[in-house]
Amino acid sequence: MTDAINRTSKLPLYHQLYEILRGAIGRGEWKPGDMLPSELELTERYQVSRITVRQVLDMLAKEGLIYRQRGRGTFVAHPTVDQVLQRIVSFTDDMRRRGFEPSTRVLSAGLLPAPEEIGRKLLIPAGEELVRLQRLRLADDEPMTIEESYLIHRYCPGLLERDYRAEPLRELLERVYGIRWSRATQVIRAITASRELATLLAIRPNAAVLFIERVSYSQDNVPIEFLRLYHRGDRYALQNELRG
Amino acid sequence: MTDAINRTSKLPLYHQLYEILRGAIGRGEWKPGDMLPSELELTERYQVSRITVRQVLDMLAKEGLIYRQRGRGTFVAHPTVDQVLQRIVSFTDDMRRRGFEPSTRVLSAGLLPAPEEIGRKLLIPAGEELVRLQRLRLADDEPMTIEESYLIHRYCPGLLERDYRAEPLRELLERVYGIRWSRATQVIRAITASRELATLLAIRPNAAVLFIERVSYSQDNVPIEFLRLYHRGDRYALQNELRG
DNA sequence: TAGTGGTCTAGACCACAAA
DNA sequence: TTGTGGTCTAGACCACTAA
Repeated sequence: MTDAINRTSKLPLYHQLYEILRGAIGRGEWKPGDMLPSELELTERYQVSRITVRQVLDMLAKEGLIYRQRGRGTFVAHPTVDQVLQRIVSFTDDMRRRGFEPSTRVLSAGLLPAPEEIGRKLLIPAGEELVRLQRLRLADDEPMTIEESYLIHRYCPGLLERDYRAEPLRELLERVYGIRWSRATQVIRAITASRELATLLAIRPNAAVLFIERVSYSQDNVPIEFLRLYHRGDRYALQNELRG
Repeated sequence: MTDAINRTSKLPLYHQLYEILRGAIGRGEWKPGDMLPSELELTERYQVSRITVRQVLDMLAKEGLIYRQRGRGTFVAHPTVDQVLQRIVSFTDDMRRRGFEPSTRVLSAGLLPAPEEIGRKLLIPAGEELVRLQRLRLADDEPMTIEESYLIHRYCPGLLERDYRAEPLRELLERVYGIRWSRATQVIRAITASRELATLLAIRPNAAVLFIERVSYSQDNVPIEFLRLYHRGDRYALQNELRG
């Protein structure tokens, strides 16, 4: 909260204030349930009009990060299971919200030339070097998900020499390579487990698997990661709310 | 567009204007790609301030119903496949967007007392009378989805005597019983097809099925319908975009 | 009663697109 | 040059919550 608004910047005021508040919530400086400063306080602290403050709070509320109560104040929202279909959420956070204790085993890690199909999705020529990281994700020590991550090596050279087992991949990418995910597109399907996948997930061959393929984009809107998620059909479900 | 804003109503102006514009788009009075009146025109036509007009247009834009281009104008958005995870979309619209020609066969229709499980989801006692409608949905004359709908009979008495084959169920519910869906909650899973389901969908037993259970709420926020959707895993996928 | 968010206004200047 | 949406301001009154 030491950030201030830069009046000479070309960035709109509301955008700067959004980043300030968003960052403070993201870093946990305000925790779920905490009350944010009132609109009046924010106008004074950042020297912007109330309309501009409200524009930012409305954005955050629409995204589900805060909620507002007339006569009471504005509060940091408790994360919900819904959010996994709206935001990029780590496996760890997702499992904690579902009431599981997450853990991870690295199955394989290495470099490989991009197959045609993945090259197309990441907008790179086939053959360009990728980092491939295959992990088994457990919930309460039982297999839940296989996660296959393909990263363009050019953007994170030497990743495999880092301690990607100890630190969440997402934090490592941000800290060392300055990569933050701004958005992602994904496709969700139902498939049946191959013999190999079944063994890893400790399910019967041909059991149902919720399969997600995702392309994640950096803050510069460059596609950097292609991800395959194989969720156990008997343990994992997605939830969301629809408007009429 | 003959609607006008009622200054004596307790409803906020922006809410009334939202309903007017939303309705006109929903009824197809403006079609995808059409330009909406400019902000200035809307302020004049409805005698509200520009900020109020913008509040409404921003809401519609956030929901993906319109898009805005500085210097050009505001336009009705083309529906996307994404929307099926955000809005309540009919099978017919969904298939057309995916480039298929939809059709329907009614498999069964009748009344039954609510099983315990469905009663819980619809907040009614077990045993209350439900309408059950089971339909096979086809895309380009090939099975795509089995749709099992359970409606509380009390809210749509005599539904089965109506011509629910000719008219979309949604329109019939609105026209005859005044029921509009305001929102819904759903759970998405991967399952394998039972022998019976496999026969209906023309797939192998144990093939993967994308299974969705949904509770839909009327404009009065009353749960009225419980829906089970069994989508063929080899033909149907969901797509969406995530924020970082 | 004091403090909070909800709604609404008039008016200004800017950036961008198209003619 | 004209018309569009984008950003921002000060100020007003209302509705709700909690003390």
